[in-house]
This record gives sequence, C-alpha cells and structure tokens, in this order.
Amino acid sequence: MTDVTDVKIKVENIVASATLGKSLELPKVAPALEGVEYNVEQFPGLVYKLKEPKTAALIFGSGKLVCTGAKSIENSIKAIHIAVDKMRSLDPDIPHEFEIKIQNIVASANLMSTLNLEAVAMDLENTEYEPEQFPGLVYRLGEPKVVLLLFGSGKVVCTGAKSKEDAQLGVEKTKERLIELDLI
Amino acid sequence: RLRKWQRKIRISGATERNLAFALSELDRDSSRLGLPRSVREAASVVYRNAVENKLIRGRSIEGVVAASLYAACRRCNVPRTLDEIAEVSRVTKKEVGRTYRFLTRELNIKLPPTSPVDYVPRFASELGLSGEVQSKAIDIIEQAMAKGLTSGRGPTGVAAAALYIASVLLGERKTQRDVADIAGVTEVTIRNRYKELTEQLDMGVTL
DNA sequence: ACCTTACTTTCCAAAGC
DNA sequence: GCTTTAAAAAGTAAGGT
Repeated sequence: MTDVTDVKIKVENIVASATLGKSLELPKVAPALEGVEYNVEQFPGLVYKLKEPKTAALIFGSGKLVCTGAKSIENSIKAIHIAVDKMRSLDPDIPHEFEIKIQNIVASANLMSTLNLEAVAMDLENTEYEPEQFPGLVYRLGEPKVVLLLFGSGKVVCTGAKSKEDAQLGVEKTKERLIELDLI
Repeated sequence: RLRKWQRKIRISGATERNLAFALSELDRDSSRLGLPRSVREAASVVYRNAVENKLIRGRSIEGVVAASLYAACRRCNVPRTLDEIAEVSRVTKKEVGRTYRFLTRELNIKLPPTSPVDYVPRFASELGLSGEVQSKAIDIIEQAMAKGLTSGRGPTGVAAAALYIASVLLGERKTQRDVADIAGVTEVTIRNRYKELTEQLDMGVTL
C-alpha cells in the first residue's frame, strides 16, 4: 500500500552551464545573436532569448554561459548548441566540444491530498512556514539535497536537484515522511 | 601589557556604544508601535542573545533590532506584521524577514506561525468592536483552523474576515473598507476569505 | 466584480561590484 | 549581498474596465 512510487513529477525548468574553453569577445559575437541584450553596467553577460526551445542564455566574456528555462535536459543542451553555433559563425575558433553541466532542476508534483501546513510545520523537521510572507512551507531535505515547497492544496515544488532522479526521489521521500508522521 | 589592556577598554567601549545605540533604536521603534515594556524587554533579550552569539556580523544593528522586535511581538502573542515593523524602523520588509529567519535559526528559537487569533484584540479595539464580537471572531477562526481553511492564507486577512463576519452577525456592522484599512489588507482579500468561511463553516446564521 | 500583470518563496550558475 | 535568467506553487495587491 501507500505507493510513493506513483508520484509523477513534471520538470518545469532546468539551469545548465557550459564552459567553452575559450574567452569570447562579446562585441564581436553579439551580432550573430538576434535580439540580444547587453548592458555591462547592469549585468556582465549577454542575454540571449531563444524561442525554440524557449530558453534564455547568459553569455560571458570568459567563454562560460548559463542556459535557463528549458523543460528537458535535451532541450537545454540543444539551446546551448544553437547559441554557440551562431557565435561560431563570427568566431571560427570557438570549440565544437565543450562541457555542459546541469546545475539545477525545478519540478512540480501533486501529492493528491490536501495538507494542514500548520500541523506539518509543527511535526516535520527542517521546515519554515511564514504564511504572512509566502503561502508555501519550505522543507529542506538532506538526502538528496533538495528544497521543497509544500502547499495546502497538496501541490509541491522541488528545486535544487542536479538530476531528474534526485527531484523524483526528493518528492517521494517527502511523501513517505508525511505519511510516516500521519500528515498526509 | 598596558596596550593590551587599553585595547580591551576600547573594544568594550565600542561594544557598549553599540548596545546603547541598539537599545535606543529598540525604544524608538517600540514607542512608534505602541508596544508595552514587557515586549521591549523580550526584544532586548533576543538582541543581547544575538550579540553574545556574535550574530551581528555583516548585519546592520537596525536590522537585528527590527528582527528582534518582530520575534518578541510574536512570542508575546501581540504580533506586528513585517510591514508594520519595516514602517517604523529604517529597514526593508525583506531584510527584517531575512534577519528574523537567521536569528530564529541560529538562536534555536522556534515560534509557531502567527495565529489570526492574536490579531483580533488589536484590530477589534481599533474598530471599536465589543468583546462579544471578538469572541465570535475567535470562534470563527478556530473553526476555520480546524477545517484547514487557514493553510497558506495571511493571518491578518483571516482575522479581518472573521471580525467582519462577527460584526455583522452581532449587529455591530463595520464596512469591509474599515476593517481592511485597519488590518492592512485589501477589501478583495476580505471578500475572498469571507466567501470561503461562510461557504465552509456553519455560522448558524445566513448573512 | 472581472481580468491582467506582478510581487512574495525556493534553487543555481555566470563576473564583478 | 546585489545585478540577470527561468519556472512552478498560491496568496495578495494594484490598475483598468
């Protein structure tokens, strides 16, 4: 009974970083990226928004970039390659091979049961619940090291995960713990 | 030897000056909020504990004072909202909240979430509502909490809606605008809570 | 009253103030 | 700590019709 394995998580956002291994002359490669924003005083990186996959890339002079907004690891990697390929049209020396690392995965899930957050706040360890400030209860899990936001509706957000497996595990462990404490 | 001694004097002198400044700041904020001496003392205890545990590093004295006051008000069951604390201190709501979380975590202070019930006496007296209305409002809030109707909702909004409903039920009607202004929420929020409470609780009377 | 937009919270990397 | 990006959750707020 109490099958925790039936909890379905939906990946909502992925943050990935890439290191090209070669510094970039931003003024030189920026023209290859249509609609790019660049305000050094405001932020040191170029802001490039892609429509497909719908993502946003932050590109730095050091040759490192950050991609946010993708809903799958595959799309995140695809978006990074699209941006890098475009820049390479203006700078042939940009490597074709480079490292990409998944930094954060945000997922949502539904425990299919309403939660009494004041009760959860009292019995569950490592929680913060300040309804005056935010309607969700913050639950920090140690293993995997992820943070969950629990809502009265039973909906959950898991963030801080480095892999889909950790996000899934985080939600499952949270559900198990809530059942264990008779808070489900 | 003499130099080391002088340094101690200098450091303790600075420490004393900082403490004196913090306490005057605490008194200033407290009087603006109209807080009783007991709450000011509770806040000064929190502040002194923060200093003893070296938690002031990287934080403004004003911020720690404001967070100490916020915590003391909650512990004494006479809560002020983060907005009210931010208004009288020269610290943003965001920093008061951030420092409050830091202090409670580092000093192992675990306060339960603010109960809407704690706002009833203050809001009711500012609205000139009777003790009967207050009791009715508290009764409504307790029923709401028992049915899980307060999870995730702002305590002031729940207290405001309960007082509004109680005032109508007991013939001391106040407008949503009056209650909203004193509770620091919008009329829309009172209407939303009002709808949930009247639909899901047995008030014994149809409004 | 409705609708839309927007802010609160959590996470993370990037370069630099 | 801040700046910029993205995304979900749900409550609250503000402005327009």
